[in-house]
Amino acid sequence: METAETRAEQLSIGEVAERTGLSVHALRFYEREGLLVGPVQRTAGGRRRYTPVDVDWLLICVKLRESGMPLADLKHFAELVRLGPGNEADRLRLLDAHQQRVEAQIQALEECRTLIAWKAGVYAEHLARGEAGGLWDPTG
Amino acid sequence: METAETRAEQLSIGEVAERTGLSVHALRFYEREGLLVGPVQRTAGGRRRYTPVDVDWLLICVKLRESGMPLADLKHFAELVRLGPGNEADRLRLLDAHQQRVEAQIQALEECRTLIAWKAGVYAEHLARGEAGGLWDPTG
DNA sequence: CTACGAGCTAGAGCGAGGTCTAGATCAAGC
DNA sequence: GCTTGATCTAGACCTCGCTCTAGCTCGTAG
Repeated sequence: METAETRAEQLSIGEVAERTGLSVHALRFYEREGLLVGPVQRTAGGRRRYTPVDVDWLLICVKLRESGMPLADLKHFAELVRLGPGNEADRLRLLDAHQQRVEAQIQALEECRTLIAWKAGVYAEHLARGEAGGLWDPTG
Repeated sequence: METAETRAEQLSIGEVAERTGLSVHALRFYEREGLLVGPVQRTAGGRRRYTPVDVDWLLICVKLRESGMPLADLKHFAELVRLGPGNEADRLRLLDAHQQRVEAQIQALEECRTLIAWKAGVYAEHLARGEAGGLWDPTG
């Protein structure tokens, strides 16, 4: 069997799906939406052939999505990269803005964690005391 | 003007919206969906009157939502509380499960932050060097 | 040659989580 | 009484981010 690697490291959509965790549907969707930096190459028969660079970009996309970047921003970022050198300041602004949102999100999650830990503690203590507390306060 | 406080601390839907950050639409939606512990009291004229306990519950809901708990889980939690004492172990399980998701999420976000910081650093350095680097790598 | 799985396109569909509208009612101030 | 603004209900509608379908083509193994 001829592996992907023997063809100069170009991957099929299915292989890319495996490596990125995105579905093949999602990969086609991302491409349609203009989230990729360049158009994906095709075989003579019309099948997509992804380069390692495409895959790296997709892996970055996945990380940015995981951290809550909307597709619209990702698209904007892709457009900037597509335009080539000269707009690095814009790209940096975009990333900085996102980084701040990520940090705010981490903060918020840590607060939630505290609240949850506290509530879980209330229940755990209640259970340890043998359910006799009559804990009937919706907020308790 | 008769304030909310003069009426035994009961609040109108608008006041609750202000205090919780939820819209009045969302408040009615949450109620319809069974996310509240009890039915909200009404005035003679049919307007909702929220007690401080209702508000506290909603504030918890907001925190849990912020940390990514789906409405379905929130509903489940509300049902458990509605059933009264005796199922504290179930409530604890639900909270523990969520806490683990929150911690995984914090982990993931911190990884994203690292990636973003690294990429932002690449751009910043590039800019500092005066844009002469020819930084034309989609992943750079 | 045939079969069969992977890929193709265009476009419909879906689940989550609200948001908004229409048309009526309530309540406070003048 | 009249006006004005907040609320009421039921239900339609919306955005986001995919996901799935139909009907066809490609390409590799047997």
